Amino acid sequence: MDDGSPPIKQVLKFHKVSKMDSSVSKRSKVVQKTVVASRIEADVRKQKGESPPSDFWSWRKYGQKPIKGSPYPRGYYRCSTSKGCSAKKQVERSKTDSSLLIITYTSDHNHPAPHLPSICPQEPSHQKQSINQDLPTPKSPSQPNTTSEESLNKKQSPLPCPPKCSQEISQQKQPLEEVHDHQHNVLFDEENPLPSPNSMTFSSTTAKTNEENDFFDELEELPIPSSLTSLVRESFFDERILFLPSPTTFS
DNA sequence: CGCTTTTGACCTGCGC
DNA sequence: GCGCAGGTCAAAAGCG
Repeated sequence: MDDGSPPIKQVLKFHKVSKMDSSVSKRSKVVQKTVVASRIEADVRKQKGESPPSDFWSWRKYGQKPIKGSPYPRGYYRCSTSKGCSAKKQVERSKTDSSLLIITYTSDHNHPAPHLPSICPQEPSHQKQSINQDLPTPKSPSQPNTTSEESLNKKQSPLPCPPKCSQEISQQKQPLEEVHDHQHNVLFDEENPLPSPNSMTFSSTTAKTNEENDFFDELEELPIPSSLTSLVRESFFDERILFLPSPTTFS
């Protein structure tokens, strides 16, 4: 309730609305969506079976549903950093690659990020820094270190900005698809029409490309909110594959 | 004590 | 119109 402390009633009402809205978007795809593919490590997977990405937001799980056609359930998360935040994300595993987490971000955060890797003074994007400065403090909830993917999800892992950070950033400035060769980072820029699935060279997962292609085809339909794009970009430097489908005009 | 997760039920939209 | 699938809610339980 920090944002004007909306009464519970309002909150509920809002939920109802958003519910309907989401229901509509469920198939109409009129809602902002950013799909991120994150590869998780086997160890982590073993612990829980699923690994929400470690972005700097705090997420609270509010639902889970088995998805037809997929052996893995889809988790529904809502931003808990700010109670008024309507940002949501869906976390599911690729049906073809269990090590690939598909995170779909819906809506945008209506509050500054809790924490950003301020270890990058060279950060070309002042916007990011400004966001960082606006942050009172990284919401460090009494979240114990669970070391599981859940901890990754909940903890606003400061995303230590390693030396390669600058490289990442510079790479991200590239207008076209950005393939990160370290580990398995692949960024697909919205401006990049995703030439062809084959061009999605997964440095360490090329063997699965075919399988993933099937999945990626679906991702291409999703529009990308530029706001999220920038956010996601700066948030996922580590072990992540960004899928920013072509910006189909969503109204 | 507060927050998060889990889980079943409910609601809505779409396809047939 | 019916059934299916996806998305959300809300109560209960667990954890630090």
